[in-house]
Amino acid sequence: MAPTLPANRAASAGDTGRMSDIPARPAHYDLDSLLAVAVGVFNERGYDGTSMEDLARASGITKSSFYHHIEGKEQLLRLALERALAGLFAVTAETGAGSGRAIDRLEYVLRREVAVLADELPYVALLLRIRGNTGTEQWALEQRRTFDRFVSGLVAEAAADGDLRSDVDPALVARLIFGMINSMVEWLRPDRHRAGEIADAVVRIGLDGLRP
Amino acid sequence: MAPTLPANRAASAGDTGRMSDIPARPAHYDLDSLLAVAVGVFNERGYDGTSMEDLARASGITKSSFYHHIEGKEQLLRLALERALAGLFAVTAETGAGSGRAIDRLEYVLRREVAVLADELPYVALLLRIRGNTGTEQWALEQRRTFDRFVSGLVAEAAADGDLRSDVDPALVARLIFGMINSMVEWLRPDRHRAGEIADAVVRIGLDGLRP
DNA sequence: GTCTATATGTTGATAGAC
DNA sequence: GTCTATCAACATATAGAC
Repeated sequence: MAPTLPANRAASAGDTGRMSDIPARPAHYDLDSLLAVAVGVFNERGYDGTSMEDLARASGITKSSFYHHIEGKEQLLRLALERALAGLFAVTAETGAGSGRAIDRLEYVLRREVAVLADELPYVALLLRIRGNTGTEQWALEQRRTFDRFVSGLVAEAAADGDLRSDVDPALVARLIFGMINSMVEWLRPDRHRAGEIADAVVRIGLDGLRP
Repeated sequence: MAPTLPANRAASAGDTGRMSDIPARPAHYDLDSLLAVAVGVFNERGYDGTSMEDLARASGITKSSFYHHIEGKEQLLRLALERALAGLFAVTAETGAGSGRAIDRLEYVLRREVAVLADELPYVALLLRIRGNTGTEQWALEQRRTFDRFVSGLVAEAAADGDLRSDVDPALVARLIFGMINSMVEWLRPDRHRAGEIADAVVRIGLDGLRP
């Protein structure tokens, strides 16, 4: 599912024999592989701080060749944000609206969101950093707010059930706990951390300490 | 994109005495007031997404006039980041190195950091969003890492004292709890939320749930 | 599909009149 | 201290050869 990341150099004239450490330049490029490269650079330098020249260089081809495969810079952003949002909304779809106690559905959502964040890390990281400068970004921010309302409602429901301590505002709890989860994008390295372990820690910090 | 219109141009040449009319535009500009405006726009659009034209328009003067007061765009970023970091490091200085139990010093740092974040909100928000594109940003990121090591050490110390449950990695706890605090910059409105109340919630979520 | 060359707009920053 | 006018560099994106 996840396209592999080429990440090699242009090597205009003499690409000498370092082919063993550095993955060889792919035989051909498609939108998905270039998207993966672009999202990586977007996360390093920020979307606005990334030029098409940066993306071309990171892909190992020229700007012109890069444009052969894509419509423009904003298309890359849109595809990345759509992918991140698809992951988040898959969680809300799984959870449904009213089966089981809210506190249990909340724990499920917490764990699943940690998993989505780990699985789609660069895409979600990008989503969490946009500021609304373009129409695409404004649309994505509105989608994020919809997701935030969903989880916030879940926390409120669990509080109404008496399954969360009553001396903290549920809306505040929702913001802090999901802020805690979202902050993972700043340091998570999927090759060095296990999502399940982090989800356990999140539940222990966020829920075990809040249960009455 | 954004509608442009200064709308409050003062009389230029013959204006000798009357400076009481228009409140929107200050009688004079200095670096601090322009910095406040700039940081506000930086946080709306991102540093790289903000042009000097944006800053001039938000200040009600032209780009040229704006440049009369500042050295350049990066100076504004540097001043803002210095102010944010001064706030953070004031907390580490207050806390000292070894008076009292680590868990108590940790709680103190949590509460003080929430307060600093609320007091210097736009400056800290900017600090938490930089990506390291310029020398100034790289310096600030290194300072942030120093601060992170300080709080991470405090958590590890409290864990070693047996004052935190032992089934969660202290380094992970530090990242999650301070990620929770840092996420405040995404939604905090100092006129609508009270920092003390938020600090209470952070301690309840983060510590009361972790104490053995 | 890739390249070189270029069109066209925006950027940070400056010159110089008033 | 403010303005208009402008620069050189860099931005996104395209043309057209191979």
